[in-house]
Amino acid sequence: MSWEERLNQAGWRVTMPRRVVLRVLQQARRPLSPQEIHARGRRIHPSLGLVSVYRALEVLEQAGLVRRVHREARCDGYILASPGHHHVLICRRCGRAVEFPGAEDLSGLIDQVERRTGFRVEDHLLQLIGLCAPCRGSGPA
Amino acid sequence: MSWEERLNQAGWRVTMPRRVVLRVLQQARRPLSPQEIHARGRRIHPSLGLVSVYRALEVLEQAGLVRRVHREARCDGYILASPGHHHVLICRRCGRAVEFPGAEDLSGLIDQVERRTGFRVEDHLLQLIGLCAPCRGSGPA
DNA sequence: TCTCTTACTGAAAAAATTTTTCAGTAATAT
DNA sequence: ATATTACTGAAAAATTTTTTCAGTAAGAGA
Ligand SMILES: [Zn+2]
Ligand SMILES: [Zn+2]
Ligand SMILES: [Zn+2]
Ligand SMILES: [Zn+2]
Repeated sequence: MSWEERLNQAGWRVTMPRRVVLRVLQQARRPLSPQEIHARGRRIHPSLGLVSVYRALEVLEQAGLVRRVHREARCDGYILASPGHHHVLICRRCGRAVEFPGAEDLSGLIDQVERRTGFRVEDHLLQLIGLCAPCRGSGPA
Repeated sequence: MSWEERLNQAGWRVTMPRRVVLRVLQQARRPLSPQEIHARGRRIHPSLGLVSVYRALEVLEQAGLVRRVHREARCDGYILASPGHHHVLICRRCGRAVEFPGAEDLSGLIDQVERRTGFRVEDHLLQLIGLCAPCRGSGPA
């Protein structure tokens, strides 16, 4: 099922700002802020408004098509999301973000935490930070 | 070693805003935003400025005394940090945040990711979201 | 293909957050 | 005590995010 169909099925329309935001993120090599998406989006479609970028990101995130990236400094970065639950691995040098699956790998840890704290764990946020292969190769970090 | 000594040793001074911010977070039952910390801090020390809250949080976070909490909505929450690496478990109903250790539990997953992606993982961010025991008990979520 | 309905749009204004500037203050060392 | 300078609050500036609103266009149905 295409993303257009997924949006429609969820009751949302396929509109220009949503198309443009997705296309910008497809072409991006690192997480982009709403402002950055807006700037790049205008090169594709000059009438694109910043407000629509915010609104598009909100919808696309709910639809699971876009994923927010949390970082030490700013937490306003977005990347394209693969379907289903994924984690994110970010290069601290070039900013490249890679998704990886692995919800199951946390089940042992989650069981342990549930037993010790009495919480019932429902969701989680996991991000790994490091150096990608190219960045590891090129000179001292 | 007290937190005052830790600050001094790192070259920072022990000042009123830093004291107040820590005290507010000690008394808090959930992560607080800079604005909330400022409001509560003023009840302790009315001359406390908002700018100093921002600056205090920055220093205290660097010193490892305070921890930032990332959430779906806003990522501007802070809690008191236990010494060393911890993860955070947050109740989606009452907002209560609990720290828990467990860096080692991720080593298997991290090894796997490193092998598959070529990244060298240096750090990570892990937060669990769920329901605490009291909130699980009291009525339908 | 031509309506109709209304989700959606961009721009402007408003609100909220965060950073910068600066003259004065107070924490630490001597 | 005195000196040094990291640090302070307030105001201003910059930036980000939300709200409002009149108009537009996506998708459904004829
Ligand atoms: Zn890299
Ligand atoms: Zn965040
Ligand atoms: Zn709770
Ligand atoms: Zn950890």
